[in-house]
Amino acid sequence: MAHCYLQVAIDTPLNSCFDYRWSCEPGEEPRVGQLVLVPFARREVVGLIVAVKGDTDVPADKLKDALAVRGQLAPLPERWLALARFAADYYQRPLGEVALPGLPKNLRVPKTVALDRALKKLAKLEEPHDPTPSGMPALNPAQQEAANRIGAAEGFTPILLYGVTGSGKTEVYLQACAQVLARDAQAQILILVPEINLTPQLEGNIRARFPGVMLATLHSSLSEGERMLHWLAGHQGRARIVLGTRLAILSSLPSLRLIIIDEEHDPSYKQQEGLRYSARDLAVWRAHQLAIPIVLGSATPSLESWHHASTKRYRKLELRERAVRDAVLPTVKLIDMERDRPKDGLTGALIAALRTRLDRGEQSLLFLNRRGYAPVICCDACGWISNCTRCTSFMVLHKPEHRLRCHHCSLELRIPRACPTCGNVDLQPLGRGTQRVEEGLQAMFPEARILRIDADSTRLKGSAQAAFDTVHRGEVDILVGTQMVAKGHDFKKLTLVGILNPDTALFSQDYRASERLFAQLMQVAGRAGRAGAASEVLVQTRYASHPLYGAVMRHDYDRFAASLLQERRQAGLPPFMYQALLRAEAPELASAIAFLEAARDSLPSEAVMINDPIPMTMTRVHNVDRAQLLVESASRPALQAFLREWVEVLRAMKSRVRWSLEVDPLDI
DNA sequence: AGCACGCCGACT
DNA sequence: GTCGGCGTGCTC
Repeated sequence: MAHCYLQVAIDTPLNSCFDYRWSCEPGEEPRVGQLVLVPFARREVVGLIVAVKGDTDVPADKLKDALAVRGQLAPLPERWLALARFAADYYQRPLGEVALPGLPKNLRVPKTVALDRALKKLAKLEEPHDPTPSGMPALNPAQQEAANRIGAAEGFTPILLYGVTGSGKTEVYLQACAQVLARDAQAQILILVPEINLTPQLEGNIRARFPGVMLATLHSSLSEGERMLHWLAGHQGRARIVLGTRLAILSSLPSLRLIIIDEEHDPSYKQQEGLRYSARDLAVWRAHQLAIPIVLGSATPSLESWHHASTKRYRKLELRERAVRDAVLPTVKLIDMERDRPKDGLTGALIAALRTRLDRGEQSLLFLNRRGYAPVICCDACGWISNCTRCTSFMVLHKPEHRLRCHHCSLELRIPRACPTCGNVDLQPLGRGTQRVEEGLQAMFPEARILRIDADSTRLKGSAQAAFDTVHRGEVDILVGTQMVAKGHDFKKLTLVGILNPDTALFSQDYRASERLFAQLMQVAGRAGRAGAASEVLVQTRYASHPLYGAVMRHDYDRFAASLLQERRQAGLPPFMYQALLRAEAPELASAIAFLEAARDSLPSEAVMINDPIPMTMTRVHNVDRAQLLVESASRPALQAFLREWVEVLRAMKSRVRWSLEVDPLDI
């Protein structure tokens, strides 16, 4: 029997592929894109065949035989492999670390039972294939125009769909989908949403609209079985609409014809660990590669996308009015906390507004981006505060559980009965989180039905959905929540939004903080008045004259974005500058800094600017000190070329310090 | 990253 | 006597 050599990408930090011998008749060689089980060190792993060749440079004594080719699975398409190659190259990671983790886990285990079972199940599944939409509502002229432009777009067409909250972007997506599905019997559409707690609503809408079309969802809370099934349905081209979170951008979709990114500005499109990719950016690349349209939808686009739209790289479509007849944008008022002193965190004006809503039987939402009871407790006698012993952060008071909890390393302690340093028994909570606001409200409005929705109250699976259902059924008068409640939800009876303390972000070191705050405020303000009732948003602030709040009051994204972009241009920041961040972590800060200094001096460059290392704002997390080094360039290719070389040099340094590189970082 | 080998400290 | 701490070496 003859043999050939398979070049295999494996999920390992080692920056190369591995060759294996495979015996087969000529003409029956495995194909590029197939998965293969191989021995690797002292274990067996599934890798991806990236080349099939007649010889190899690897010495015979090192070479091993591949164990099994996953012949039952169609090879991953050439185009998909190119996407993985691009991402690996762009984010400076080995191909295997990009290509393999996105696959369902059960595809990457030695046994094939799960795969075979899923294939069998899919083969038996009766496939619906009637793209006719049902119950298509009439659109307003702006929506119809947008849907038609998207539906008719040909070739690579990046479209920024800029529509105020409640302007009916979803309807535009659905009608554009209908057009694409009707035109092309194979067409697949990928819809990305920021977070999973948004999907049930949208998923329901899509299923109701396209009863004859197979929809697959892809997100992190699927079971392994479901994930395999849904992924395969996409890979086989049978799922015509795939709805997912950022990880879905790396799914195999052989007949992809349209990509939609909802809330494209949302930071959760950026993966924050491992391969730190931007699903939005990869989606644009993928659309370009496939020469298909891509829709980036948002009420507050990222400055990157907005900039592209103003320079005509992206086409801009606007929805300036709310879709529901007579629904107008809520009135935004600022409450000056210097004049109207808050009681239990609530100003008189806000309390009065809540009272009015209660009397009228309408719903209110209080937004506070801080969970727990109080962010810190302290001792009045000696000044002790509840620092985390492992992190540069405070232990947050969680009253229902009687615990102090660090939100960074999840260290938990019982609340000390007395001050650990001086024995004073009178420890005070300082500041307030959602739990404390809830408590204050309950005391103030004993008859009101108050519900808190945050990461703590929705820890159990399914409880977030249950909580939102309670709100939708009208069984809640006042909803208190973190950013979890800000996104997507369409609360029909909600006519008041109170924003409790947004000021901290105004003076953040992070230049993106104001962009994010603005988006968040617009987003949460947009929860009000969706069904037509006049509604208001009250912002409690100590800086009522800050221009950001002025822009929020006027619902004026355009001018706010223009002024931020001008600042960015002058300061030499993205999107006018391209950045990468080298991070290092070590038990002692000094060794992290020393590594970064060595890295800084290791590769002189004309085209990129290498800054000095600095400790991260949150220096210590879980007993590890972290520091970082920013490199920037006005030229993306120059930065890319530099990084490619730099990563080689850094690897060769063989330092014991753990380091990682992030391209296009969001948080600096 | 896994995973095993290897060489020193406190436990049934 | 051994269980187990994590250093370090290797992966076609």
